[in-house]
Amino acid sequence: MLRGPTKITLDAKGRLSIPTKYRERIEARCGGHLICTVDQRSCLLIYPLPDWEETERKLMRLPSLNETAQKLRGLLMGYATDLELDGHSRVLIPKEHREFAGLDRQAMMFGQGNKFELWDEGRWNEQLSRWMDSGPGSGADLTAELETLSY
Amino acid sequence: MLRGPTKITLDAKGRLSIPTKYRERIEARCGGHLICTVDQRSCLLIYPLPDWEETERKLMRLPSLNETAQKLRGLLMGYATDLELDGHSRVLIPKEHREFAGLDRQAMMFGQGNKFELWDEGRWNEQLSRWMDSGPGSGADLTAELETLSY
DNA sequence: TCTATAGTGTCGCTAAGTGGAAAAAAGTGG
DNA sequence: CCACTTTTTTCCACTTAGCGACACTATAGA
Repeated sequence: MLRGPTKITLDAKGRLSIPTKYRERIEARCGGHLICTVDQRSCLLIYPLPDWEETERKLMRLPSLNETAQKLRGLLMGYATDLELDGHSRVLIPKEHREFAGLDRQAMMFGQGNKFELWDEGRWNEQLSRWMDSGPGSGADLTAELETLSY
Repeated sequence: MLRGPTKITLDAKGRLSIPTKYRERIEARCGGHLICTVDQRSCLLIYPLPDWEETERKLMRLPSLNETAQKLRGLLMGYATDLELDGHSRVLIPKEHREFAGLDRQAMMFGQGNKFELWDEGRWNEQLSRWMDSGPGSGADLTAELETLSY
């Protein structure tokens, strides 16, 4: 299980050094072979290869003519790129992906179960302040599940 | 059942020593394996692993496209991080979490049933005075459960 | 071919994290 | 009220991870 946020810095060439706490797990899961792709929220997703293959299969099974399915396939599969860890457990985030996600130097990386999310720090903070400003729940969209949710 | 408030101090490195009264219970429940995450009120939540897994399941079941549900998942699951008690029953609160919650040295820790809440002392006092200044509750947001609550 | 630009490998400094233990504070019982 | 015990907090030494710097390599376009 990949979990937890990390504030992280890309080097001048756009390389990202994988936080130590994840290295062993990644090595075991995919021998350093990762897949990087994009998400509609303007962040990047980084999967260990086997987890990406699983995701890819799911996307392929979605109905061909459905518009949302087309969007998801277009983004996720369209941008999927192989990454290899170098000798110091770094990966070069391709230029296209950095531009897509507005990634410059400062970034936030989140372990999300079977993958990572990678955000430009500025964009993440915007997202965060939108969430924090909007009280405990606008109420407008409250469903029955939310009314009774305890956590 | 985790109960009670504790005024507590983080050390210079951001470590928090778990109050003795909770240690045995934590050891029994999760062998010292805790999960720390954030809450929209700018405090941290600390769960024994099994209790976190339960919470995570609830969050996953919420409707995917609901905005409040997205916010909750983004915060709670995005920031969820594994913590391990060290030999002296201390945990290092990760830097990202300390920044999020504005935690410096003085903090308040509350047992809240299946988890702890951890507040920066200053922020807690603000929260407290807001609650004490406002009346008993306008009632505008009362749900059915609240309508009938007696205590 | 030459040059500019992007990518790669390596090294060392700095800041952050870890473990251990002493000092201080709080609590307990006589 | 004092002495003793337990808990909490501070302090220090050591280790490690993260980041910047820099030189070198490959590639593409002029």
